Parts: sequence; structure tokens; C-alpha cells
Amino acid sequence: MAQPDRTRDAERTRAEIIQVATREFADKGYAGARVDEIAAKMSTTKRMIYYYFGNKEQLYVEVLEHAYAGIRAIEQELDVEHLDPADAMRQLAELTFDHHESHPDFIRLVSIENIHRAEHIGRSTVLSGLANPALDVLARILDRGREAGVFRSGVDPLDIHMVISAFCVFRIANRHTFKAIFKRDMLSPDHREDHRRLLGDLVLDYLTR
Amino acid sequence: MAQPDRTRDAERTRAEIIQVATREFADKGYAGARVDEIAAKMSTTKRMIYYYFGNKEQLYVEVLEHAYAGIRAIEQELDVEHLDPADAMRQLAELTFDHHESHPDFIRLVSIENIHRAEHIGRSTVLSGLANPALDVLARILDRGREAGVFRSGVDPLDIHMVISAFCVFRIANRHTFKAIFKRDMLSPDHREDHRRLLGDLVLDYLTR
Amino acid sequence: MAQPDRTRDAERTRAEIIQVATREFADKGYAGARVDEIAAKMSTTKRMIYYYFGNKEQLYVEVLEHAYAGIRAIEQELDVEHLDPADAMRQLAELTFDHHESHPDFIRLVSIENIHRAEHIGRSTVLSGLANPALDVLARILDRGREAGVFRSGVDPLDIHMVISAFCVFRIANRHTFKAIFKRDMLSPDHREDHRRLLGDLVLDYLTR
Amino acid sequence: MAQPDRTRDAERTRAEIIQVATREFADKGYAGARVDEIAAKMSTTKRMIYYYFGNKEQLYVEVLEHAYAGIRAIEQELDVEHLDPADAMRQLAELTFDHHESHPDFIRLVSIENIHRAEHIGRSTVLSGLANPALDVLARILDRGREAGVFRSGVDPLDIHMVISAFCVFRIANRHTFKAIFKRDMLSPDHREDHRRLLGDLVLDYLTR
DNA sequence: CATGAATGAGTTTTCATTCAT
DNA sequence: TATGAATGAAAACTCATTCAT
Repeated sequence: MAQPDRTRDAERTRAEIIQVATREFADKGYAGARVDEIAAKMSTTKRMIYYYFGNKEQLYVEVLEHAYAGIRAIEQELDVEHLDPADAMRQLAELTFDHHESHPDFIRLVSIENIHRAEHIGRSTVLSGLANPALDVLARILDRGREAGVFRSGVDPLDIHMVISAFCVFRIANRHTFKAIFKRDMLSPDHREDHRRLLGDLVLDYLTR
Repeated sequence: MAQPDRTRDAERTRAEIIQVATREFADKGYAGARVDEIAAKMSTTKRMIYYYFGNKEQLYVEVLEHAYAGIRAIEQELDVEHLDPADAMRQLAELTFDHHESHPDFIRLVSIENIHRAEHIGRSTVLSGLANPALDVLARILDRGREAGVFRSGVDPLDIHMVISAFCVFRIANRHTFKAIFKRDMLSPDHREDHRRLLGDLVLDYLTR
Repeated sequence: MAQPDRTRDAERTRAEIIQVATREFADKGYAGARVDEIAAKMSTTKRMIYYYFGNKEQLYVEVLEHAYAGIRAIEQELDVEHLDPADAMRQLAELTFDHHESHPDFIRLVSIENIHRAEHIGRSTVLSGLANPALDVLARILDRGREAGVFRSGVDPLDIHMVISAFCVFRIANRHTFKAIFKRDMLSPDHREDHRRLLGDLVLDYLTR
Repeated sequence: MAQPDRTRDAERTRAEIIQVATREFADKGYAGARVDEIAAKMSTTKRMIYYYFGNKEQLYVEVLEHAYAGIRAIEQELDVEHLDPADAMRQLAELTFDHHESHPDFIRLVSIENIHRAEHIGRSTVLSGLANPALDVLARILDRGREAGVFRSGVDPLDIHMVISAFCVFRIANRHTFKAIFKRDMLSPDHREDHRRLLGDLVLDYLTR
């Protein structure tokens, strides 16, 4: 019974490092993050970062992998088959909206990774092969809507995904410059419901002509 | 005659530093950019950076200011009064679309500044007071469309600006992770026209119900 | 019967550590060798290194001791009494030559130990008292040659040993810089026989005037 | 006149670093040498090492290059044409002997570089193309001796160089293990003249059959 | 203004060794 | 004994900034 405990410790240590590092990288970016700072916020020591991850970059890659892994499963919350296509689509949009709003650090990591031209995702075997299952759900809804004669035909699911993502990501990712320039906090609760509805309307008005 | 020449030289030196620094900051982010690297790419020396800008952060702030200054004037290209509201709106959207596509470094700088929570924009007197004149044009179009009975009422111009920006920014800013995950380059010429039209349709279908 | 097995295991573990460590130290030098690397190449764990040897330095000392122990017995292959002195001397030289060529790791360890000014050998009770029995054989040959009137008199056996060793060691120890500078691999099979004969001639031409 | 002084300072700083680093690398080997230790022995700071050399390895390479450059010109001390071939050869051998004895750090660096399989020399464009001019002198002496009928024919100059080098290098390079095992310091003044004569005899007895 | 040398304070990384079970 | 986790101390290396001329 000794073995499992040690293993459990190792997992716990790794998990703590990932968790603290996620905050630090999301907060400061890759270059701005400090290994020392991550260490200072952990219950273990800096040496463990190198023991488990080898170097700063690999730690960052695993932070990314972990973040993406925690993000995937929107479609599982969605029982789309029992809804008519329009309701299903609005629900998908709203779920995505909520999902982004509740994962701002993930959005920040994605922004950071784009600054680095996704070179780390490219190097990660786990991430570069990551298909988004939500896309299948989306395609299914579009098909059903088209077959029912309520949705446009000729719509590429990935384009709709792009529209929804763009809106949801922008609110989070560009919040600060938007606020600095336009004096409006896109994440203020005042606008939350309006933005949610706006997104649904946007997509549905487009799909239903 | 010596004084003006010196002034001219000084302007030229400043301009070159700004230009080189813009590339470097847009490329690597604030923390990732190297003062030495900027210096190496200039025709003058590193000392000049400190002479003219004092430190790395102030250089970055002036890079941001310069970038925003070069971006503002979309509305000047737009003769909106001679178009009907729908056409004007589509044209505004497409101009914005083109504008973003031709200024990727600006988009990158904005992403970077958001990672830093717009703290530098906040500190810049020039930028924090920067209203976007395009917003006035947008508001005018919306008003005219509503008055003509072709647009929804109750539409906040800033929301429409947000929708348009979100789409245009997302294509540029999230290009790399999007490609890594979905194997599609959003900036590929193949999609350019489709995306332009998609954006216009999106906005107009929404505004016209 | 448990005790002997344990002892046997212990011996086997020690032997494996010594073997792996010999390669690593010979390959990288004392400071360049990595305890982790040695551990990674073993079937047992790093802890065993410390269990059996206490620390890196003591492991290195025992590697040296083991290497010297495996090297000693040239004279046993030599049945010098049935040869005339000249033949015996040439045979001794050639045996030494072959012996060095087939133990390059030992030569490397000796070079490494000289870089460290033989401080570890000095500390090793086993090694610092190590007389070279081949020297007795050499002295005996010289005596017989002098008595037979074919060899010079006044020749110090240790000087001849030095000459032979110098040549044999140099080929191995300085192989790489020699090749880099003179573009000749002293260990190439093309030169092997020539070098062997050259060494014998050198010693005999000197001893026979 | 300001420029040359700054340049002079730079050269002086570089030279001091090389000088101190030469001692440190020769003393401890590549892996054993400490950049901090080198810095501590300089009048400037560690930062300068990286300013001028980039990293430890490049510093080591330049130490090697500098050491080889300081070693080359034995043949210039040798007025070989006015001597008969035997005297010339003995003089070359003795000059080489003296030269090695007075440059023990160089010999140590060569030993160290051989431990690293001459990988740094190979990477150095300066060193890998370094021909040894002494070899031409040696070849010339051999030719003249052969033509005069006093030397063997069929002797490869490089083999003679190897024999001489082997002897001279061995005394320095293997001094410590030799002393530990045989209790004789090959560099003791007591043996100096004997070894010098031994080397000359060895080569001449061989060449003159 | 201009220039290359210089630098202090940090930042990442490494390594022999020990601990807990 | 055996094992993987853990670690303190030190080592290599970096970077924005300043100095001397």
C-alpha cells in the first residue's frame, strides 16, 4: 500500500504545480511568468517544477494541455436531440457564452498562445490532434434545421463556430482595451443578459435568413 | 539651419525606433521583447532608446500610442451619407474587416495589451481619452436605418461595434490556435470573401430582423 | 541459504554499478559524469549508488581501482624466459601496445585522473601501493640482455617502461586532437602494424645501440 | 582618440578573461571549471564573460584557440639548415621537449579536449585547419638525412612527430598517475637531462638504424 | 548627441544527495 | 534492502539599464 500513496503524492504535487502555473502564465504570459514566482505560491519547491516538467516551456505546454482538457465537453451538457433546431442552436450559443465567461484564464492562455503563434500547441501531440466534439453537435443542429426548412443551406459549421467563438472570446480577451477606450466593461453583469441574447439573435437571424 | 536638421534627425531616429520596436513588441509581447534585439535592428544604438524613451515600458507605451494613431480613421474612407443605411452598414463592416486584415501587428499589440490588462493604455493620457470616431458614423447609420423603418430599434451602437470587432479581431488574433485545432487558416484567401460576406449578412440579418 | 543469495545479489548490484559508472566516467570525466545518468543506465536505482558507495567520489575511486585491477597482468601472458632478450623485449612492447589498444576506457580514466592530479589514486589505499609487476619482467629482460652483451648498460627499467607507455598511451589518449590537427586517425587499422613495429624498433634500436 | 582607448579596454578585458579562464579550464577541466570562479579571479565581472563570449563553451573554445596559437612556432627557434641532419633532429626533439615542459597548461588543455573527443576543436574553424609548421621542418630534416645516407628511408615524418610528441606529452600529461604508481616524478629536475638525452637517442638510434 | 563597454540583480536550470515509506 | 519523491545549494545564463569617453 506504500506505492499508491507515493504515486498519489506525485500526482498531487504535479497537479498543484499545474494549477499554480496556470494562474501565473494566464496572468503574466509565457515570458512574463516567473518560475520563482510559481514556486513561491506552491507548498513544494521550485526544484519540483524541474523534476516533473524539465523546464519552463514544458510546464507551459502541460498547462495548456490541462487547460484545453478541462474545456472540451460543452456538448455533453447539451441534450440537443429533444429540442427543435432553433432552440438547440440558441442553447449551444448560450452554453458557449457561459462557458467562456466562466473560464477567463483559459481565454487568456489562448490569447497568449496565439501571440506565440501556437508553436507550443503545434509541438504538443496531445493538443494538435484535438478535435472539438462540439463541432459535431453544431453540424447536427445545422443539418436538422436545414432539413426542417428553417435554416439556410450552404452553411459551414466551422463558420458558425467561428462566429460564436469570436463573440464569446472577444468579450473576455479584449475586455481591458475595450473598457479603456469605450469606458464599458463588457463583462459587467449589466450587459450579460443582453450580450447572451444578442449572440443568440445574431446566429439565429443569420441562419433563418 | 542646424537646429531644424537636428530636429529632423531626432524625429527620424525616434520614428525608426518606434517602427522597429513595434515589430519586436508585436512579435514577442512586452516581456518577450528584448531591448537589445530592438537595438540590433536599428541603424542607431541602444543608448538612443533610453535617450528618447527613458525605459522599455515607455517605449512600449509610445509604440501603442503610435499604433492606435495609425488606425483611427476608417470613417474617413466612408461616405455613408450617400448610401442607404443597409449598404452603409455593410460597407462599414467590410471596411473594418479589411482594415483589421491589413493591420495584424496592431491586433497583436492589442492582444498583448489585454494580457497586461490595458495597464499601459490606462497610464497613457493620449490613449485613455481616445474616442473612436467610427462609432459616431455607426450610430448615425443605425439612426437613419431605424428612422427609415428598416433597422431594429433599441440597438446600442457599441454592441454592433463589438460584434463587428469581435469577428474581425478573432480572425486575426486567434488565427494560430484555430488553425492548430481545426486545421483551417482563417486568413487563407480562400475564405476571405466568404468571411466578408458572412460578417455583413450577420450584422444586417440581425438589424433587419 | 538466504544470506549467500543476498550476498551474491549485492555483488551483482555493485558490479553493475561499477560497470555502468566506468563507462560514464570514462566517457565524460569525473565532473562531467552524472549520477542520474549512471542510475538511468542501471537496472537498479540511484539509491543503490549511495547505499554501496556513499558518494560520487567514492564511486569514482572504486571505478579507478577496478579498472587498474583489470589491467595489471600483462606479464602473465609473457613467457619471457624462453626467448632471447631482444625477442622478449619486442614481445613485451607489442603486448603492451595491444593491451592499450584494447582498453581505451582505461586510458581515458587515467587521463581523467591526471587532470585531477591523481588525487583519488593518492587517497586510495589499494591503488597508491600498486606496484606494476610488468616492471619486474622488464628489469629481468634488460638484465639478461645486458649480461648477454646485446643491450646497453645503465638503462633504467622505468625509463623503458615510460617510453613504451608514452607511445601506447599517446595513440589512444591523444587520438582526437591528433586527428583534428593532422587528419590522421592513429587508431586506424592501416597504421596498426606499422605502429607496432615502430615501437619495437624504437626500443630495440635504442637498447642495442 | 576616444575610440582606440575603448577598444583597447575591450581587448584588455577579453585578454584577461582568456588568461584567467585558461588557468581555470586547465586546472579543472571543462565541466569542472566554474564561470563564477573565473569571474572571481578577474578584475571585471562574470557578466563580461557572457558579454564577450556568449557562453561557457565558446569561452572554452577561445581558450583552446588562444592556447594553440601561443604554441605553434617551435620551428622558428630552429636554424636547421646549418646543422647536419642528426644534430638538427636531436635539436628539434630537444626543443619540443623543452617546449612541452614549459607549457604544462597547454598539455592539460589538450588532454581535456581529448576527453571531449576534440569536439570543440572540430567546431572551431580556426583550429581544425591548423597545420603544424614544425612538421615541414621535420620532413626536411628526414629528407636531408636520407639523402646523406645517414637516416633510414621510408620514414613517415608524422610517425616521428608522433614518437617525439608521445614522449614529451606523456611526461607532462601522465605525471601524476605515474608518480602515484611508480613513486617517480617524471618532471623532477633530477631526470630532466636524462629524459632529454633519452628522447634524442631514441629517435636517432631509430633513424640511423 | 553618439557609442561601445560595463553591470547588478535577477532567472532559469542543474546536480549530488537525502527522505519517507 | 529497495524505490520514487523530494531538496538545498550552486551553476549557467539573461536583461534592462548606466557609464565613460
